[in-house]
Amino acid sequence: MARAATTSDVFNAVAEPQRRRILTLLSKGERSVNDVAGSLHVRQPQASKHLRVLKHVGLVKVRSDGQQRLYAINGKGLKPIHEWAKGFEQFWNESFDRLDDYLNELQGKKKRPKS
Amino acid sequence: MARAATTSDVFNAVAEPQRRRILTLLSKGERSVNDVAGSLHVRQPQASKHLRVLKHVGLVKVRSDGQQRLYAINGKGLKPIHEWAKGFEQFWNESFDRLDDYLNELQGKKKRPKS
DNA sequence: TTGACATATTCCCATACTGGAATATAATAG
DNA sequence: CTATTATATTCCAGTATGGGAATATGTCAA
Repeated sequence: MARAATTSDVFNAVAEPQRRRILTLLSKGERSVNDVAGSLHVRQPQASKHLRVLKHVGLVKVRSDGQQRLYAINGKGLKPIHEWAKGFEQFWNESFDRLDDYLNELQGKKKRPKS
Repeated sequence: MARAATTSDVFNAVAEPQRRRILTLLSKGERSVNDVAGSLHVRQPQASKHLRVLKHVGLVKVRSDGQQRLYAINGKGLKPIHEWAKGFEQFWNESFDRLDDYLNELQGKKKRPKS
């Protein structure tokens, strides 16, 4: 087999740097496709394609305004990623290192009593 | 050009489902390669390969114990992703919807005064 | 050293990705 | 309708990928 499809997965959608740049741009407000392409210095078709992926996974929404299509961020779609990463928060917020605990024990600090 | 390389980017590293499963497993404690392979029902070489990528981007650490190699999570590596997603927090924590503001305005609530 | 076990690496293949270029579709103005 | 502008889609090429299989490397015991 090969690489898993990107199109329907939020994690893969944001794995692509250009798409993260687009999200960052859109977080400042809605933009037309040409605005996006211009601001990020990519061709219009590429902008269109990336926006399509982002739309597909629910990270952006669109509305039509004349012949323009205004894309806006739908940050809610990023919540799953945030939540997922948060599940590992303990690994950077607290010391779960056994050696560290042991040293504290030795010093009689006992910051985190056994029970 | 083609797809961006996965090996040196944390976002791409966690874009792969199997690797997320590995991280989740490791969050319960260190595991040998065979443990990982067994628990997740993947072949040993695949486990080894995924662990290599995770190691490369700093999401896991290894220590040798006899002929085993015990991998442990290094959740700190996920902090960048968490922080990045957090930058979009406003989009799910607050209402930035103009219609919503307008309705509040109509009701005289004025939760978020203009200045 | 030899054997057994644990892990890492290499080679191959089928797949799917991204960007470029060209083109198709959509919407508006005249 | 025609021209123009905005956006979307299609086709292509080069590349990286993940899994399978085979193999190499590493570690320990006897």
